[in-house]
Amino acid sequence: MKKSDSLPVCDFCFKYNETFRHLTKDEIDILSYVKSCNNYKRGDTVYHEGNRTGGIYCVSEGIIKHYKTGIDGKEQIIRFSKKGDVFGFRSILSEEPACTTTKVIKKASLCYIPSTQFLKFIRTNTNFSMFILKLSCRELGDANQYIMDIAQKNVRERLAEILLLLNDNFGTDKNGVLNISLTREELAGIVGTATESVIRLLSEFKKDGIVKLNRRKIKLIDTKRLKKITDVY
Amino acid sequence: MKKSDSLPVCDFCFKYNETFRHLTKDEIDILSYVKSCNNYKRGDTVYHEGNRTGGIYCVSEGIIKHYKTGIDGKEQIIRFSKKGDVFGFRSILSEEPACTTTKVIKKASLCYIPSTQFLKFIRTNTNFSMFILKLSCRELGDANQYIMDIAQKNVRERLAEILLLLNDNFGTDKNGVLNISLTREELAGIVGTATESVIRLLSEFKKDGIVKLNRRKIKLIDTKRLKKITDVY
DNA sequence: CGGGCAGTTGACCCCGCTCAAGCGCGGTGG
DNA sequence: CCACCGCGCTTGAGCGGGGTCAACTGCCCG
Repeated sequence: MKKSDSLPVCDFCFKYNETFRHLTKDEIDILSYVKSCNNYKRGDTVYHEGNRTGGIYCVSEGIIKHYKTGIDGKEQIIRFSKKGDVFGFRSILSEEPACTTTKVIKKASLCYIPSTQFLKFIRTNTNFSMFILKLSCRELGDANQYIMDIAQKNVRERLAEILLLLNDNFGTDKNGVLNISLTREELAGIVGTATESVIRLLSEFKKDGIVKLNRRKIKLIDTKRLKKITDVY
Repeated sequence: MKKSDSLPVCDFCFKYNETFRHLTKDEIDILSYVKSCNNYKRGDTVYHEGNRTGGIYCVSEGIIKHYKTGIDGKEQIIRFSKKGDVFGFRSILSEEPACTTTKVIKKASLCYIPSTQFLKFIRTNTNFSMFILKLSCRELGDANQYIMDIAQKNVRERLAEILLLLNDNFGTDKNGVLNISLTREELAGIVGTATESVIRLLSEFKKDGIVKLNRRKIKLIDTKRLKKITDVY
């Protein structure tokens, strides 16, 4: 039985994923031989910060959070990965241990590619390495932006920004509800604040008719007003 | 007259700079043909955020700050570059405008390499591109760490951390004074706080015998105590 | 029906920002 | 050489954003 029969979803990576479009036909063949796919449920840990990982991952389905553990075990969420994203290459390429813990937010299937093979591709395929280079430089730009926001904006402004960002990244279902379900604590972990502050501000937004709330379902009503809140300067 | 006679300092890049050690002899020859060197004094701007840059820079002497301009024009300093560092490749490789403004802190000589040539090297020399890849991934790790610090540590803890970081990066002169001279405002721009807060905390550190202050000269007396202050968790 | 956890709300208070005034050093011009 | 000016630095007062703690609610699940 071929692997692709048991886990057909994994074909996604090679056919449609933007990253692997830069590989040649032969390289794709090698890849499908060495890769391994796995399903994960919400809460599963892919890897822990401080560990060596030995490979990179590609998301064929689901949502992943990357966070650092801080004071009192408080999670600081750095970013998310979703369908089509690759992650885990940072520590491989910088030759450092993983700098974030990676957990599943929405049940996922991930493909794993051993670093030896990944590095071979990087070394031999210029288009592929250029793409990864571009990716890491984009992420660096995002991180720089985030440093400024967190240093200079207040919690209200940052929360509004995060809501818009989640909207851009994950979109909404047919009812206009954000396609990502986060606990208030996780939201606080992105914004960089206390859970209670997120709750208070969300219900303030609700009162002002900017969002609708139903447990973890968040619907953005007035994105223009959210934009006005973040962009105060 | 050869270029190296008028600006001999520029030989540094090719002979000793870690980045360019990955180029071949032939490539170095090309490089010395296309590069151009310039001297800058404190306060000079190398490029502005939002602009296209057209090339990368290598520091043969001096110190450079990279910052984003935020609310009310408040500078958020993201990082520094010093002798031997290259910068400006992020925006070239991500194909975005510069995300930071780059200014001279301590008078500098910089070599400029047009992006066309830089990209050729990246495309044709695997060792070189691997090195740049590693560099950007390291920077990304640093940025992630900084996000967590700024989100979770208080100003006192962050200031202590920055002092130690400046000590690691720039060292001290024979009197133990930090080899980088920053205004209180610039320090505040790194820590992500108000100038007055930096001043108050510095004089508190002084009172406790942790640092000695003489205008912009900062001498770290008790680095262990600084470490203890940052590492509270 | 009860236990547990996420979510919510209120009270309190402290960190750190802002505003304002004063200080000191270095540069400039008379 | 001194007087003046201005910028960077310092200090104090005041206050508000947001963190912490505690109590309560509501939903889910066994």
